[in-house]
Amino acid sequence: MKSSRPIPFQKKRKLRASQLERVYAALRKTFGPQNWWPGKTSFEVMVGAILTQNTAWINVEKAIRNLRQARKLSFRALRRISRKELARLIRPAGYFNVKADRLKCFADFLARECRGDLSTLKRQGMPKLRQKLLGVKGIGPETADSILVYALGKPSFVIDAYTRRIFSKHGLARGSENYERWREIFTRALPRNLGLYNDFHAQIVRVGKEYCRKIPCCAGCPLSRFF
DNA sequence: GCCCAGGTGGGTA
DNA sequence: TACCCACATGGG
Repeated sequence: MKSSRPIPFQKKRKLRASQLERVYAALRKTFGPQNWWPGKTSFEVMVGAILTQNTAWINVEKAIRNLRQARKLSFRALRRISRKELARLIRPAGYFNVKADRLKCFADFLARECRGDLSTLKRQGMPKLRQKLLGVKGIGPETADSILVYALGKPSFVIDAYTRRIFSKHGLARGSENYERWREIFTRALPRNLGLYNDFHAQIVRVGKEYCRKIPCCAGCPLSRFF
């Protein structure tokens, strides 16, 4: 007969950077490949990366739909459209004045850098290309890394709110680290591989949406066995 | 009605 | 450097 002794208190284990590949494997096994980014073309991915700043993806989809219906989802159209009209079309994504300005700045950058020819941009190397993107007004580190991985095919790990929330909660970092420090933790622990960077971030968003919106979470979470 | 969502830039101490 | 705040819509 089993003893009815109370279960002893277990100190929460800290996740180590060296476990990150196993964390990824567990997520991948649970959810399958995520096939990111949700976008038809590289250009659409880049527009989406700017529109999704601090915004639910469902609202971004509405804005992108508006752009597509108005035939403004191209480099040339983005160069020609007025800020006012652009803001009207992307209104559902929120911060529409700010984002209209950011999209125009980005279009200016593409014109300067490659005349809108993304294949030219894709030939540029890292980390110089990342530095150039960070120099564009309205493109911070997360947006730059999203563009690099999902639109330009460059291995640059993306850190977002889900990554910080999930991994600081489980002790990989304190949570107060800046973006570059977070990125360094993942980059050092993982092999430099575009496919891995692409899908790992997508998996983090997936598990974050399904299990980590509320704190405490983890009931049924595929990551719970690591902690 | 309130909170949050795949951030960023500018101002201030 | 480290905080604080504005920017805004739409869903739960």
